[in-house]
Amino acid sequence: MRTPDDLTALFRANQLKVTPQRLAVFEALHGDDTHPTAEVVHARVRERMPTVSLRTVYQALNDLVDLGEVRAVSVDNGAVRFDPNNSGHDHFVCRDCGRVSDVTASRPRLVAATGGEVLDEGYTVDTSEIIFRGRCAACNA
Amino acid sequence: MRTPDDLTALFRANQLKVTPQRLAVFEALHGDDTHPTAEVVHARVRERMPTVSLRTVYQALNDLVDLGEVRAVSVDNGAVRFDPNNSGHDHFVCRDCGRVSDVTASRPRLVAATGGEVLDEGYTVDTSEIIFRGRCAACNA
DNA sequence: ACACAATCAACAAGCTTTGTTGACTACCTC
DNA sequence: GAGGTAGTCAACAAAGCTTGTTGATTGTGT
Ligand SMILES: [Mn+2]
Ligand SMILES: [Mn+2]
Ligand SMILES: [Zn+2]
Ligand SMILES: [Zn+2]
Repeated sequence: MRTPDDLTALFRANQLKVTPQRLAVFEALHGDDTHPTAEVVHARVRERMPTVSLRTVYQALNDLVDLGEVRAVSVDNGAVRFDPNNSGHDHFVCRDCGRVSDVTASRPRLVAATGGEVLDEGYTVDTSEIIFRGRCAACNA
Repeated sequence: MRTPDDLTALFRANQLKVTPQRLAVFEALHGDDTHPTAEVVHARVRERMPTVSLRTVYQALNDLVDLGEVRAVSVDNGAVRFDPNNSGHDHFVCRDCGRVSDVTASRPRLVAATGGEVLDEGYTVDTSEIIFRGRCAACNA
């Protein structure tokens, strides 16, 4: 995700108005590597702007996702987590505390379809996400 | 997932009764590689037993997951999909039709934590799941 | 200054999954 | 075979997350 200033320009270029609420979401997410849910972002924003609604936070987050600035990460089937780090990286999820950490992994190679049919040229692979699961250092101690 | 016969023995060994409803879920899932949701399994079961409730299907599926016979696959944040194939494999999700296909991929190696802190010995990695996204052959044609 | 996008509050509703309750059924064990 | 108990059913309710709505108000961009 770019800086709040750059996002301001980007939003305007896409006919999206830059409101104080949206700016607060930009700032709440900027440099964050904890993969917060919308609720968490909402709480963070409300510390400075107590009247912002959860609905508005969802809208700003969805705009950021639509613009490709933020990744929506589904790590379980609870709430979606939002990730302002859009450089290629993967995730480690702790079974105990649920914390999601950024990790770097070797790119997997898709070898073949398993179901009998061979993976033919017709397939197009755009992206690959890896989720490692286990126990983090804090929970292992 | 084992055969319905083996599952019968397994369920009994775990003090779980083998009812016709559970047997129908076993059979609906046996050899299936389409990663159906609970709703889909329910519909399939009701073709033969019209009175089975969705609640009962969820219970049977959760029992199978708890026993490690079925994998619960979260590929987006819609409904969970159930996978009777518990041999190590990964998944390809078509952006267009949503179909989930089994694939084989090279095991990724976790290289390092990204956040600055080095991935130390304290971490324990149990499993890794890979999701490839793109377009399947049918949707590319 | 103006048009119109965005926000707010306050709910409602969709979707998936689980909980509940009371009556009834049938599986497993002895 | 009989009995204890787990399972099932119907029929809802409810939790949790996300999106929709509505009407009034604010404020952004040009
Ligand atoms: Mn991340
Ligand atoms: Mn599979
Ligand atoms: Zn942990
Ligand atoms: Zn497709």
